[in-house]
Amino acid sequence: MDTLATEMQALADINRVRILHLLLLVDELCVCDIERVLGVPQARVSRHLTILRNSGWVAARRDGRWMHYHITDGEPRKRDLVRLFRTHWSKVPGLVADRDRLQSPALVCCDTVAG
Amino acid sequence: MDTLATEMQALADINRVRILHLLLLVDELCVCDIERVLGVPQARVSRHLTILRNSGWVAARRDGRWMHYHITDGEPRKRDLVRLFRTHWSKVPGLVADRDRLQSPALVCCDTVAG
DNA sequence: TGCATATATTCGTATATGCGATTACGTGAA
DNA sequence: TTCACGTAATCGCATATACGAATATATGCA
Repeated sequence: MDTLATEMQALADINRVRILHLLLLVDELCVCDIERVLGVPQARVSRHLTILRNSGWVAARRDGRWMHYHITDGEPRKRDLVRLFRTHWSKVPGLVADRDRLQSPALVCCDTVAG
Repeated sequence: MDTLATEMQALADINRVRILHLLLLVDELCVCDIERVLGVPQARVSRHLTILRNSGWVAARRDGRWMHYHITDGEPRKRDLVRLFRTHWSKVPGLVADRDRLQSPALVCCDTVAG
């Protein structure tokens, strides 16, 4: 039950919800992209990404100096749940604004592929 | 976005996850039933129910001295999400044990209808 | 090597959270 | 009214969490 508790606690912060929401929209994002979309300092983004990683929601891939984060696709149970959040969150104003900022051109520095 | 944050924070405690999980299995439960199934003192159950209520996940109905709690069926968006948790949580050992205790006869003091 | 960039971690602090213990509240019955 | 019962709220405390600021780490390039 500890795993479940950790998993749920990871969703208890709005920064992490926003990050997870962004990662539902594209295949992957680097820290600096998330930083710009959220308008939040780098250390904060990095810290929340670490929490999301330790709780199993996201995974990272290193590419030179960049870390690309993506939704964990390992456990189908968790993957299904996180996909369902997309619908649940699709109308929340703050998240819609994030989505707009993400999709506006000239923002992402790394190669991202629309989901 | 504050509403979303509150909503998600409410799921960040294992007591509340366990309670929500129980309420997904039956139409409604009173505090004393939850208390017995979880094996947790009354004040704690009541406090967590208040949090679940303030965040919109559950609602209550008074019946004499008893308060019957049930999943909020107002917002379809939220209702769908909470139903999907049932699948996500269905195999978690601690929750399975709760379910068994709930379904064992002679535990519930009030009238509950299987969902 | 030295430097710039991208990301991660540490530190100190303010606030939030969960808890047991206790008390208060609301209802029904005598 | 008085009592018992079910539930809710308060208090004090210990721990957890999020934060900015600063620093550390890692990689690529000159």
